Amino acid sequence: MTTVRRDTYTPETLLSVAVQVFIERGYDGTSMEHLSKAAGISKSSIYHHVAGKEELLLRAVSRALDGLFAVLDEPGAVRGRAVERVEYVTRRTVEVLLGELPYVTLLLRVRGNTRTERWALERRREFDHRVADLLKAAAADGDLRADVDIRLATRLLFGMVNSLVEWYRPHPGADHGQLADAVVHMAFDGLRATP
Amino acid sequence: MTTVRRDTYTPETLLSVAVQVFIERGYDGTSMEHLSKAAGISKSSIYHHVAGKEELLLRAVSRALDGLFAVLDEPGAVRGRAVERVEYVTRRTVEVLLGELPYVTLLLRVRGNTRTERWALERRREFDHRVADLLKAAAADGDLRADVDIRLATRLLFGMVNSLVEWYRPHPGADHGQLADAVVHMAFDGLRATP
DNA sequence: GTCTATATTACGATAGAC
DNA sequence: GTCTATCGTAATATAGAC
Repeated sequence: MTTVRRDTYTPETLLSVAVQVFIERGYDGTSMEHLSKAAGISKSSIYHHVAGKEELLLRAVSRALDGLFAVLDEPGAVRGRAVERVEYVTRRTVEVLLGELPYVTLLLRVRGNTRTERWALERRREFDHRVADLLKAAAADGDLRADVDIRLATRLLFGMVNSLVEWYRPHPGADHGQLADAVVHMAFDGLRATP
Repeated sequence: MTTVRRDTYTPETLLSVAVQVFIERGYDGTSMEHLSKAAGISKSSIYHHVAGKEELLLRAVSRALDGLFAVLDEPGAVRGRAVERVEYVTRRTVEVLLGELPYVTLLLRVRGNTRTERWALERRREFDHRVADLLKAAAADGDLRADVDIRLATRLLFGMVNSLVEWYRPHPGADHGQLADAVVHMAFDGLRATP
């Protein structure tokens, strides 16, 4: 079987510590000194596990992107009526965002100063385009309001979804599915009472 | 009248340059060297106009907050049916956000590393609470869907509004009111076609 | 108001012992 | 795998000339 749990860091366990600090202080606002304090080991020990700060960022945003892109290949995203696929992708995106909260949070805050950051931005744009295509198909089916601009709708929809990282804090027994439903309901049916 | 336009920097004109760089590189990712290159003057000349990097940030977020809070005191925000006041505040918030785009962008990216940043976060929370109170009143009037959680709705609504800073780029002759209408329409009536 | 030059501190990363 | 010590660089900020 596997060896017993070791009391030392791996790149993965170190990553979970680093990501927390990155989120609290911002990536650029975090020094290796900050990371070493948070991990309880020296700066040079960190370099034993990873090549540097940027590798930690790369691992974090990759994990987030993998989770998001995987949604687009799920059966609910590739079969059925377009509007239902959009709703499915929206709901699942919320669930991935909440399930991988720290990693997606970091992804959404990337600005583009390094090669890693620019790569992450590029992949995010790719994801957005694929969702925009889904919305376009739903509009062509006549299932979205005729007066909405699809590019704008996509941006507002994912602006709303992504804003979850700004305030959501996980708590035991939290029902991500319920929150995802609320988001989808607001996006597709709006806030207004319909008497 | 006033004196002729001087070919030198004031704190205000320097601010407009600095804010652009802050947005592109992030506040922590921007050095005084970056600012001096962008402004076309030396680092030490910048210190002649402002006390340092943080004063520039303070001026920027103050300007954004002043604009946003002013909306809450406009007649449309204090008179009439609550749901209409919420729609008014939403629409006007979008307009202020677009009109003061770089300053609001910076405000929304503040993380809390310095005293200035923590103050900005606190004032943002205050703004959010005042809007949440408006939504609460609209719900009490029965003008919002009965099944929505007000705190959640406020967060999603302003998550959607605030996400505009992530992609909107001003262009000549742009109609902010039209974009504001689209945002309000999506938030209150949703994306779905109603046959 | 702007400059060059520099003080001082903090940062990312490495060397080498244990 | 972790440490202390340190290198080289880049950061904020100041001094003082023009």
